[in-house]
Formats: sequence, structure tokens, C-alpha cells
Amino acid sequence: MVRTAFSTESGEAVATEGVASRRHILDCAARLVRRQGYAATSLRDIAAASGMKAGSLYYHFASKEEIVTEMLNIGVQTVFGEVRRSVEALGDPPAASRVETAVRAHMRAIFEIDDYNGASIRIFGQVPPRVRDAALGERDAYEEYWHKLLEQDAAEGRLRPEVDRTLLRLFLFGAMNWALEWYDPAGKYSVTDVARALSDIVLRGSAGAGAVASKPPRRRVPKPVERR
Amino acid sequence: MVRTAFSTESGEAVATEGVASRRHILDCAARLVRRQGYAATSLRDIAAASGMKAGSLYYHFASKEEIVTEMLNIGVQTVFGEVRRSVEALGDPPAASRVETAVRAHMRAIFEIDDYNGASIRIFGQVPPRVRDAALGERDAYEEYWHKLLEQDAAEGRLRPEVDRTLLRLFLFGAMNWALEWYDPAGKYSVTDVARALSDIVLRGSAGAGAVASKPPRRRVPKPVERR
DNA sequence: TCGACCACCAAACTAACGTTAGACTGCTTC
DNA sequence: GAAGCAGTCTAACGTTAGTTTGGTGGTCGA
Repeated sequence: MVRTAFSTESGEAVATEGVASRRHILDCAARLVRRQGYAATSLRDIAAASGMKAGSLYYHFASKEEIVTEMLNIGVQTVFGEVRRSVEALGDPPAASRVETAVRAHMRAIFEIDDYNGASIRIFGQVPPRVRDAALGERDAYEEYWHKLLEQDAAEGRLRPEVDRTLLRLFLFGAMNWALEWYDPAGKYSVTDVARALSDIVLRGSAGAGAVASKPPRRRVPKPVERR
Repeated sequence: MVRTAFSTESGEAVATEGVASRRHILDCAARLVRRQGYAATSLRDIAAASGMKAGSLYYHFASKEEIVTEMLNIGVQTVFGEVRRSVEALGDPPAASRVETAVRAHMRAIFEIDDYNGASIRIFGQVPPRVRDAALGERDAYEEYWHKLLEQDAAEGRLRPEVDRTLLRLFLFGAMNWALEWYDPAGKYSVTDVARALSDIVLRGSAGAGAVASKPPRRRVPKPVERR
């Protein structure tokens, strides 16, 4: 009646040795958490998806928080790595727009690589404070990378100097990450389509010839201080 | 030992008559849910904030789902009303950019009017399916309004015709709604600052003179069909 | 004065949660 | 073949969630 270790009746590949099942659990957790959120995903859900029972998870992890913390870190690191790799491949001076490249890499990481990135973005605002704090370091490093990227573009004249780079970055993150709420991989848009459209709108603008001339924004804020 | 009806030791104003406490409960729920999310806000939390005990909530509502459903609807209706009012005040033809006006109204509704809008946006993705379905009608109507607004702008030449209006709308929603994750009312930016910066970037673009010429996006998708 | 009713409370219920303890199986090693 | 370890199981723990039940004080029309 007891199942043999490392063989599930679902036929899923669990062929690798011991330590790999830790990753297997994380994979299943990421897939569930990305869809259902943090609180709505129970350890029993994760265990069932991994082909085991809830108690067995504690052989691999000390707590639910540890699972989620590790998930969060993997997620951010993957996006970060993907974006940095893509941007560095552009060379210096870059052969194409840094922003466009970074946007495409970020969105590819979210939608095409694995579930960790989407999960980590989606639940970052709903996890307990301790978990969030543990992931803040990686998060900040990634944001800092974007910050430098935009500053570099601005210094080279690729961005209008009067554009607030902090807000630009936050808007880009918003537009990209919010896609988790609506993007359907089976739909009419490819990830590349979406990324290109976003870069196009944000870089070249969407206003047409008949647009009402709006006065350029007053720069009320000398030194933008960002919180969090 | 039993407290007098309509008087709490916290000194909070519960002076209004009976039916109003239903709204009072919703107010408290919205404030908590906006900060903590759906699952992390318990009925005991809501009850305590309302100056009563958990069981008493059931005199006013049939379930937690009913509370949240009503909250969601109020939230969407408030933003919708605010945006429509602001845009209609522009006249026809509009005296200023419809997009800029709508963006500012949406963000004012989220951050300055009450907690319902922020709460509803924030938890829409984490709420049980039944609740989400109940709120989908209002939601779709609001999105449809934006859709028409952008189509109108496009028809009048205020938007570049090659810009995908569906994606533009989704990007705008993303940038605006994501501000819930980072915007600090006590910080250096006013809501108007943020709204104006977003309109400026999205309408006029952020690219500078030294930008690498990026080829305009191919329109691979003849008829963009949106899901959800 | 009195009963009806409104708005609430205290206390409990069931279900589910994260977590723990101990037993068990199969594999490896001496 | 006994010992030991790795990995999982069963079963239960205490807590907390949403929810239900029966009651209670205050208000008010008759």
C-alpha cells in the first residue's frame, strides 16, 4: 500500500536523485502560487502537486515561509540574470535600445522561462513581512540595475532629459508586471509583440498629429526620493 | 457589562442611524483589505475595526464574500464615475487631452477619494472565482469606457493610428494600478505629478535625440482579441 | 406599560491551516 | 543479515478561519 520512493502514479519524471526533489517541490509551488496567490495555496496543495503528503515537505523545508522565500529569490534572480545577459549582449555602445531590450527580456522571463518570476512578482505584496524583508535585497539590486540602465541612456541622450527616470522605471515595471493579470500565452499576442508595443509607446509616444498640445510637466520635485 | 448600542469606547463616530453601519463596516473592510489583501484580512479584523465582534457582522452581511463583493463594486463604480465625470467636463471637442484627464482622474480615485478603489484593484486577482465573477460586469463596463475613449482619440487623430489601443489601455492600467505597490502619499510626488508624468511619457514618448532608431513594430496581429 | 424589534454579544461549531512526532519502506554498507 | 540512512507516510496537534446559535439590553409604537 505504501508507494515506492521516487515513483509517482502520475508518471511525472522524478527520476533524479534526492536533492533534486527540493527543486521539484519548488517548481510545483511556483506554479500553484503564481496562479492562486500566497495565502490561497496550502502546503497540502503543494504536497499533492509534488506527489507527496503535507508532512513530507518538512523533510526538505523548515516551513512554508522558507519555501516561499526561496521561490521569491529564484524568481528575482532569474529575471535579473536574463535582463542583464540580454543588455550586455548589446555591446557598448548598444546596437539597439537598452530599454527595449530590457523590457523584452523581463517579459520573456515572466512568461516564457518558468513560473518563479511570475509568482514572485505576483505575491510580493501579499507575503508576511519577514518573507518580504528576506527578498528585499535581491529586489533592490534588480531595481538598482534598471535605475543605472536608464541613467546611462539618459546620459547618452537616448532619453529626454526632462523625463523623470524613477517614474519611468516604475511605470515600466507596472505595465510589464500587470500583464500577469491579463496576458494569455494562447491569445493573439506573442510576448515579443507586447514587449515591442510597450517599448514603442514609452519611447516614441502614442500621440498623433492632431493631439492637443499639452504643456510639458512642471518639475515640481527637485530630488525624487523613492520609498521602500 | 454590555456596551450601549452605537457607542464605542474608541470614541469613533458611529452616531448615524442603523443602516449606515453597513457602510461603516465596508469602510473599515476596505481600509484593511487595501493594506493586507483579501485572505490576510479576517472577519475578526474587520469587526474589531468596526467596533464590534465577528459574529455581529452577520447581522449586516450574509458572508465574507458578500462584504468583499460589495466592496469591489463600490470601488469600480467610484473610479468609473470619477473618470467619466472628468472626461465629460472636457467638452467635445475636448479642451485638453482625454487620456491625460482620464489618467489623472483614475489615479485621484485610487489614492485620494477612498480605499474602495485601491482595495478592489489590489485584491481582484486574489479573490475567489465567485466573487470575481460577480464583479466582472462593472469591471468590463469600465474597461469598455476606456476602450471607446481611446478609439475616439484615435479617430480624431490624437493617437498615432499604428498604436494598438488595446495594449495601450492595458499598459496604462498597469502603470496606474501598479502604483498601489509603491506610491507613498507622504512622499515627494503628488498624485498629480505622477499622473502628469505618466501621460507625458505615454503620449509624447521618452526617447531623446540620441536614441537608436528602432524599427516601428510590425503589426503581426490583424485583429487583437482580448481575453477575460 | 409592554411587547416587538433592532443591533449587538458570548460562545460555540466545523473545517482548514501550518506543523510535529513516530513509524515505516527501500536502499546502501559493513 | 544487521545497521543505518533517506525519504515518505499516517495521525495527530494547536490555532485560526468563517460561520451559527441563543441570548441580551435599549428603543419605540401602541
